[in-house]
Amino acid sequence: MEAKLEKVTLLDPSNLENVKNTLGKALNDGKVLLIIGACSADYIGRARSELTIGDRILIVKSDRSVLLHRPKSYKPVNWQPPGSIVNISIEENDLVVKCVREKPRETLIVRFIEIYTVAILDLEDEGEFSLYASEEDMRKAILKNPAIVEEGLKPVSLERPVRSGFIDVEAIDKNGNIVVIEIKRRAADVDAALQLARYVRDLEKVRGIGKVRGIVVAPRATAEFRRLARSLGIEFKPLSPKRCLEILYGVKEKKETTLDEFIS
Amino acid sequence: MEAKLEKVTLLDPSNLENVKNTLGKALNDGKVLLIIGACSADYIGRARSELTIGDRILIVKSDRSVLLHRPKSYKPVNWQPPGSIVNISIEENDLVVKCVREKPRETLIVRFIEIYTVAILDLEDEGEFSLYASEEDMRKAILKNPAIVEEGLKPVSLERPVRSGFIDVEAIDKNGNIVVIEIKRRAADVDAALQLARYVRDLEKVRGIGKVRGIVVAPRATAEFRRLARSLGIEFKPLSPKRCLEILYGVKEKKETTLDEFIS
DNA sequence: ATATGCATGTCGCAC
DNA sequence: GTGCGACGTGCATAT
Repeated sequence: MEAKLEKVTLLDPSNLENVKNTLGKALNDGKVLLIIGACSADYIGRARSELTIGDRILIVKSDRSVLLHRPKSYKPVNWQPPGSIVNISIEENDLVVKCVREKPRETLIVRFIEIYTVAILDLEDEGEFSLYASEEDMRKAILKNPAIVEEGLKPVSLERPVRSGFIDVEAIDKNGNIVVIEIKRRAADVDAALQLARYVRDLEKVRGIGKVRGIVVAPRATAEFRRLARSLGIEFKPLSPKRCLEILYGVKEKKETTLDEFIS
Repeated sequence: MEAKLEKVTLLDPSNLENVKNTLGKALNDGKVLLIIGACSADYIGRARSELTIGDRILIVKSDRSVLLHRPKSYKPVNWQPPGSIVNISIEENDLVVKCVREKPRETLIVRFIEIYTVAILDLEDEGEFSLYASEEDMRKAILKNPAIVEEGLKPVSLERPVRSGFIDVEAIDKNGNIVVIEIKRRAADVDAALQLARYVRDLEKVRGIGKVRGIVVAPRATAEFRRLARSLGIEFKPLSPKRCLEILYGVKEKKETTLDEFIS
């Protein structure tokens, strides 16, 4: 039998019965399965797909998410999200991996007619993942320094960290008007204009007679956005996610920038 | 040196210099690279991310798409879409994989402090992938049999296979009204209502005075959609992608259904 | 090249 | 559980 305590345990692909049994056990132990070989795949669920035979990589993760990868493209050709029920069997001398998800009911069947490599991975990953420059970071930056949107802007309930309803930021401008801000980390498009126009209308209904201003804050705007925004009375204020990071955490690359300037 | 003509070539992780050189060569030869080990990762581009050390799977595909997978979750924790420039180097006894994408400029750096397994995969995949029950299939089914939406409905320019502008299907109802149909393969939601309302308004402007009907065709509708649709004058017609497949290709499971009925 | 909308989108969060 | 919106969304397609 294979050595334990190893991060990677390679199995003998020719002993199919052993492969099936060992993979099944490893799956229950929360290991990650890796199969490289020639397979076909069929999926039935929200849609339906067929994939004829070719060389692929199958990964079954410890949370029972399943990925079938072709040698090209970023996205898996077939997959199953976490939590699916995975069953491994032998049918007509092929290794068959059947992955079933409930709600919605979806089935993915991968049939290996040939296996090149099969491995059990015992991966430990307690690493921390941090992502910066999200829309939430932009919101925080605006709350910290509302003047980047407009001089004299005062956010309502600044102390409340969560968004009010579906509105990213609600504020009062220097003339006392209510302002609704919709933040986009990418170019403002038609959808952003429609979304904000709806919020503005909802808020006008709730607040009564007063006019409510709508501002989309985004790094840039598409031409169609500008057209639609004009007709809907929506305003636009350019602001990039990176600028927001500078506001939140200070200008990190100050030193390097200075160095660059010195060199050039 | 390792055997050629093999689908999977395992390298000796302890010989880092050889790993670096062999991976670099394999990359140029259009092979797929697989590295399993402990690594950290940093990304800078549209956003910024940091990932501290843990066990992961790195796949560099032949189209230079890059996937860094943790032992859990469907999505890669870090990645690069196809076409990025991949560079492999040794820094302070670590294997460093640097992936740069232009437009937008984005950089992903994965640093392996320990390698458990490193392999070069020579995968051949000419398999065909077919997907059914897309929104396009639903459109075809409606054009083939408009009565599933409404009795007496006549699609405009049925012979034209592509959608007209942003409107999925344009038709005339039995009373001569213009009908705009928006198809969704999932539940109709707020966005669908707003989108269609905009199309209807645009079309009314172009066509002149006449009232234009808007119908969302989808397997189901959210409560909020129904509310908004009512206030926007948008209609809803339930239709599932699967029903559309039956209309397009005939009722495939007829025989089994009959069998089920016979048994029960 | 840019913009627009689909996707077996997935994912997380609020209700 | 459902609904809603973000995502480093990716991706094809039309302009």
